[in-house]
Amino acid sequence: MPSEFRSAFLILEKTFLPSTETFNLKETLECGQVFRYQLVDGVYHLSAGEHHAVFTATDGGWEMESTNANFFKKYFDFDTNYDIIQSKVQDKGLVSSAVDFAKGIHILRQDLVESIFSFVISQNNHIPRIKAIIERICTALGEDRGGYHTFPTVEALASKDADWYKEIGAGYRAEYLSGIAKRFRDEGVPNFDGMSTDDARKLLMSYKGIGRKVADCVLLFGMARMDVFPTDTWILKIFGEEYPDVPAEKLAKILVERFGKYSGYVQQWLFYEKREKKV
DNA sequence: AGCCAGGAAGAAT
DNA sequence: ATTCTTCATGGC
Repeated sequence: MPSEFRSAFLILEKTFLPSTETFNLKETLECGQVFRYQLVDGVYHLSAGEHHAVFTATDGGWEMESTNANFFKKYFDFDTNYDIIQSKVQDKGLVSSAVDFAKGIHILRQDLVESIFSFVISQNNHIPRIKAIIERICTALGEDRGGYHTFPTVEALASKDADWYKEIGAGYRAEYLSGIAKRFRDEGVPNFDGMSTDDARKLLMSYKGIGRKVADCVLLFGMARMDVFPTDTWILKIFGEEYPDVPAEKLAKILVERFGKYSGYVQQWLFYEKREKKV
């Protein structure tokens, strides 16, 4: 269907999202795991993959108007019981204050290719600038659905070369982005289903521009694998006293051994607390 | 002006 | 197998 017709007949579904002890929309969106959202006059606008949603505050929660309510139910991970997870990690050192502070954060189940592009752009970069670069890519290459743009297809992403990505401000990551897009176009996006986390990480890191930390973010946010602990500068600061002079990649392994299948949740809660409190 | 940002590649050791 | 240097860009 041509986009001019689709946008004219765009159907929005209304759903109520209750705010609870273990779900806080603001924290979930603003904790740094996702970049295509905007807060305008108290209203959140979110784009994810080919979908879009608008959140308006109401009594005890948010009214969500979305292009697909079922998609966002899975996207927000409402099928996971966060109470149980939090009670299991509560007593592990360093975690209790973070759980107390950030227990409203859910781990989003994001689109794979979108998460790869997002976190390649995120390397050595500031969050506002990360958001701006992604926004420009979607505006230029995504499908206009009247009010928002979808995340571009692999074909669209691969239609531009490195100088175009440099023009829209990607800096030295431009080569990485065009290279990854073209490899996806030529070889297809790998199917990671049934692959061990270690094998999936190795495959991700075979793409130029994806190192250990970006790979772990993709595994966590793009594949919903919780047995990873993305170790960036903030995580290094948090554990700097406990593990002095341990390099990021080695620390990541230590922390996964420590937090097991809850690593992803714990990482995000610790990360958010550290960035907010900065102490 | 210099430093830093949800790091990674390539070279040097 | 580890450590050092360089890499665009923009806000502070």
